[in-house]
Amino acid sequence: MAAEQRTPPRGSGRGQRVTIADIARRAGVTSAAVSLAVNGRPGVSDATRERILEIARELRWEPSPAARALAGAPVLTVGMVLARPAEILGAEAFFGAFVAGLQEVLSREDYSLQMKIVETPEAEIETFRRWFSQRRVDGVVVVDLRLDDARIPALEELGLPALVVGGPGHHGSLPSVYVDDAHATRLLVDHLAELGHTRIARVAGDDVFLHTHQRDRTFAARCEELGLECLNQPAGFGASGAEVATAELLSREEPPSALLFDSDEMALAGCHVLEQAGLAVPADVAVASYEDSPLARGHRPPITAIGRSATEYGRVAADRLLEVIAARRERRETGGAGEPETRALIPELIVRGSTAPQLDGATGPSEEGPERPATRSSRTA
Amino acid sequence: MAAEQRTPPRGSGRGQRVTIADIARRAGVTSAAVSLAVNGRPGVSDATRERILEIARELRWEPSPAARALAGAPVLTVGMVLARPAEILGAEAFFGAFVAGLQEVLSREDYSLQMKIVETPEAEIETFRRWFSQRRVDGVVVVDLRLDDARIPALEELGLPALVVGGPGHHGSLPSVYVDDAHATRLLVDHLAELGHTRIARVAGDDVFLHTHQRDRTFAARCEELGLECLNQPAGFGASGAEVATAELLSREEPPSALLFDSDEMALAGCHVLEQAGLAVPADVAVASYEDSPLARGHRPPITAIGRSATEYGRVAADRLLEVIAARRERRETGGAGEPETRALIPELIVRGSTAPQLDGATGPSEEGPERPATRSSRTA
DNA sequence: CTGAAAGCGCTTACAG
DNA sequence: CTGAAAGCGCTTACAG
Repeated sequence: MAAEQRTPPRGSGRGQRVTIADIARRAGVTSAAVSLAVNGRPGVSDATRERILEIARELRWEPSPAARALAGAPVLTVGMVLARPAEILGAEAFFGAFVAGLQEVLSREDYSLQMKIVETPEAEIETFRRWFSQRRVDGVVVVDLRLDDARIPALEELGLPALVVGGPGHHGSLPSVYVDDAHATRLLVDHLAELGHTRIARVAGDDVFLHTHQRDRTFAARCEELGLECLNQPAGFGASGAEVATAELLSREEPPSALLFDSDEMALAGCHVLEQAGLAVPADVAVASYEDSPLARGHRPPITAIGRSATEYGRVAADRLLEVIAARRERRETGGAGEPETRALIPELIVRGSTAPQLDGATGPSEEGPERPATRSSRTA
Repeated sequence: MAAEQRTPPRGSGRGQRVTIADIARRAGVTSAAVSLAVNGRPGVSDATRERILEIARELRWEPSPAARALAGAPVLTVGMVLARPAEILGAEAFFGAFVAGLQEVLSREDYSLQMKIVETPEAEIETFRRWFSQRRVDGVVVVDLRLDDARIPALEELGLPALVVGGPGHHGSLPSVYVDDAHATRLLVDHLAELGHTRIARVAGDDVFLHTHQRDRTFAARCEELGLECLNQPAGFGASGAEVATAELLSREEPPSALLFDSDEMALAGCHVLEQAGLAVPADVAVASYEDSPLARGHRPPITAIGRSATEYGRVAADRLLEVIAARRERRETGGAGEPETRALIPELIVRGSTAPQLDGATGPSEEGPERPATRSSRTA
């Protein structure tokens, strides 16, 4: 490959890298002056600064992240460790959307995201320790918050800037961003109660996670407040667990008339069980999900769900983490004490066909729209 | 936070970092000897090496990536730039699964993945240039390959190790990994032909992408070989385009009896149009998709699709890129010329209910299984 | 096989 | 406001 039209400027560094020394030489100043100028710090006159910046542009100088990091500057990288198999992450709509949102904000601020997949929560903590002592990241985002999560005290002790995704009340002194699951639970239960359901079951996900516990608790509390009969059915992880749990609920003497699923994947699995049992949604059983995604929207009937853009969630998390990192840097200079801050995202309910009001008789639905298409498709075969 | 049980070893570096100088002092050797020892290079006796490694472990030494990078060693990072909005990436099942696969392999080899979201393909090339001149990455993975993709010559000129996801025949001198779309097309067309369909339409995705073109071409060629009538309907991007295209196909004088969609998202959108038109799948129209995902599996009837684990795709891509990076390093020493290598992933067809053989009459399907449940659910309301 | 030294490209005190 | 210097933690020739 011969270099064609534009020959890149050659510097004095290894591999013809352009360095601040090259700029300094051209500008007739020291490299320290260049450093101050390009970093927007006081210490050089405006005229000198302008001249230096001009030359830097001309030479197409790019700072060396390695040199900066070695000299103590931020490494412009945040880390995220995931203690789940790649296969499962890949199957989850949440993961991709969340990462995309994180990336969007981080990229804009010239930060990059470093991810690592490990086997166990312990390995996750070990990774934090290594990243910290290697100075590989300026901060980390903690996901999949658990009850009594060992990562929280570990991070507090390390002093590595961190943002916890999840909460509230279980993130120690670390700042957190979370979706208000108690609120979401009330929205769902109230909606089903308004439709006249009095026996509601919740098919609950993996209870090592904090949000599952919070849903469990609020579900029971809200049902009691409204005088509803509530069944909390733990279903472990994923679709197969949801199938078993749904089947179990249906075999009860008095099966519930509404099912609440912890994820859209679980909701769909549950719907299939209902279908095979000859039960129609929503005519026989109403179905709703804590998670919205194309899966929930694409199902027939489309599934009522808690809307929460995972992409937006990722954006907010990134924003907050960058704030924390910036604050840390300030504090190092001013010596002020930081305080844990928390931000709650308010979920909203998206009502769809799977919880449509039960119209009796065969008169058909009164309002026919794209959000609530007929569940009975006429056959012209 | 007082440090409790185990006090971390303090070194001489800034912030009490343990450095190779500390190890050298303890071992009574120079730091150069330590460097050789910990990197497994010849130059120190076995006995000395053992002693050095022992002390390194004891002191819990961690190498500084910044220092290593600055001294010319690999930075252990690979990059990926995406020229698509976060919102769209998030909605795509492929993205998350692919990244998870990449991560799995990279994490294992102690590499990290750096991602960046940009607006345009030009900005993508600019990012490559910057990463290269900053020595921020050891290599990059190129996705969303286009026809006459400007990134290919740019990367060739830069000399940055790269792996192209997509192909074949359009990745210049760069190595590539791709799914054989021609093969996939033949699998789909042949399957539909065997079922007796003679008029097949393909609802095609965004044709800026190379794989769309390859499918277009093979689709036409295979249909001609089999004497089928084929309709190639460009649908632009995403669900709404697919809806319009499907509606258009149905309004033809002789509408097709089978529809082939470029993605599962499009297939579902198409199914909804069929449903609203009162057409049953597969009884009236058969449907198949080039992409498999929970969306395709969860639909009723489940959709026949090309199976290709995006996670596995990511793993293979990461493996290949690491090979390319390693080869580059070797070559720099030996001076041998590298040659572009290509790896094709063979797709397979997963037959599901959406293309079930058309049984005439109301006798119902003969084999009733979870993969092909009744489309008519009996109502017990 | 080992030791002493230079250098990677930057930042940050510390004198003038 | 500016200049000269030390230092970040490592690797890599280059002498012994």
